Amino acid sequence: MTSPNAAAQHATVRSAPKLTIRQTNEKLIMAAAEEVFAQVGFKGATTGAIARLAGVPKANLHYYFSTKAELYRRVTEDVCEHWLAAARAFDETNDPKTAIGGYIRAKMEQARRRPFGSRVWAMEILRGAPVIDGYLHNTLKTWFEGRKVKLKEWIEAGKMDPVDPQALLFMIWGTTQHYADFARQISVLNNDQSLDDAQFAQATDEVCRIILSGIGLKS
Amino acid sequence: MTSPNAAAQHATVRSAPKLTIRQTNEKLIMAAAEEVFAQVGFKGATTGAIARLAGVPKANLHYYFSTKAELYRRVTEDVCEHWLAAARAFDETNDPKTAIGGYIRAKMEQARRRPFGSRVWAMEILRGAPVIDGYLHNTLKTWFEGRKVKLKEWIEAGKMDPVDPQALLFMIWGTTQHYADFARQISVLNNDQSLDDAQFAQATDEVCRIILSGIGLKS
DNA sequence: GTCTATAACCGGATAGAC
DNA sequence: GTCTATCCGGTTATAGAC
Repeated sequence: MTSPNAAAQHATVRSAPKLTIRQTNEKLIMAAAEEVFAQVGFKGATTGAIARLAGVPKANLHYYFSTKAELYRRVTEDVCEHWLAAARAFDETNDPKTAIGGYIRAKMEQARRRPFGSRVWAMEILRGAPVIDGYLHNTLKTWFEGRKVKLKEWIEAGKMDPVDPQALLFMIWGTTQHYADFARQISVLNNDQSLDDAQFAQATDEVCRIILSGIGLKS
Repeated sequence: MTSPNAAAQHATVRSAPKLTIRQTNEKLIMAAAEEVFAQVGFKGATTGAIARLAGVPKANLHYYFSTKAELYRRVTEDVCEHWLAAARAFDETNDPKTAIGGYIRAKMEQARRRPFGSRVWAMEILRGAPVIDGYLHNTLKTWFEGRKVKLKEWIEAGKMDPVDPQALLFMIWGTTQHYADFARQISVLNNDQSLDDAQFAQATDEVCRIILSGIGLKS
């Protein structure tokens, strides 16, 4: 796969201190792509629209990302990475109330701060996840099984009610992501105004309270 | 626009007892459209693919539905109607546990039986709901406000915990629809098998149990 | 590394015979 | 009411000058 001295071939890479033009432009294009993909889907997005929003010529986009599909793949994978990072709050304690509550809050925070990413993810799953299929089978599945084990241990130790760990995790995902994915519907039902910070904080508290109380972890 | 005796011209229409060719073909095309739209989105769907799945020539589809957008609108509105019908279980009692539990079960049943419809709806909201905007503002908003009032009454009567009605409804929507919209992800995490009837029934029970218990309506 | 011009292709919609 | 053949507009991707 690699030559014996592959590492030596690119010794200069290690010392590159600031962002290259390439890195800057790729970030710019990916941010624009995340927004456009979220708004009109994969097929609905045109490379022209993404390039315009990013402020670069269309041919320039194709210089950095050979095809629209590859750009989409890069965006989706980047969303996945941040998703997992938010999930780590789950592991930092052995107290289920702190762990689950912290996880819910982290997911709500993510829904608030990166709604476009959540929507790209949702659309990808809705389509049957053709692009991130491998990721689902590997990274996500592993994480999921690990969490299920942990929840079962807490249940067996009597620290929380005996609920189906799977149903609990799906409820957390469905509820938290709903605030990003269905934001338009929520805004219409909120008198045509997006939830403000106070309303979102209250929603977060309520979600925590209902779920924690629902699994026997009353405040 | 019409001649004075336009009605007399088609006196036979009134007496047509069984489904006309038109009605039959429209049903066929709409069912195919629901599936294709759910799988590849509005822009990704081609009238050719819809026609092929429906078993009619493409030009025939355009004979019944002048444009792809109109076909999409018809499909989405039809989904909405069934959505509301499922919601009526909410109103048939004054006992919150029966009402909310029944509503959750009806929503889960809908997610199970008509996943494509749920996904078309989800995609439409994800895109910002350009087509069903009016429906959201009128029908859904009215229903939503009515339910909020009812929940508040139950809370004031001490029949359930004082939770934010909005957060509760969003949790029910997000959780139940997750089983239709994220079915692919769920199936991957379930060892590449869709939930079978028993698993789905158990999930329904768990969702009911956690939510009802979370708002002070323990079994 | 940037950008204009263009090639190659595809999908929605229709014309018009049956 | 059905269907084949076709037009037209729009999109991806690239060629090639700067």
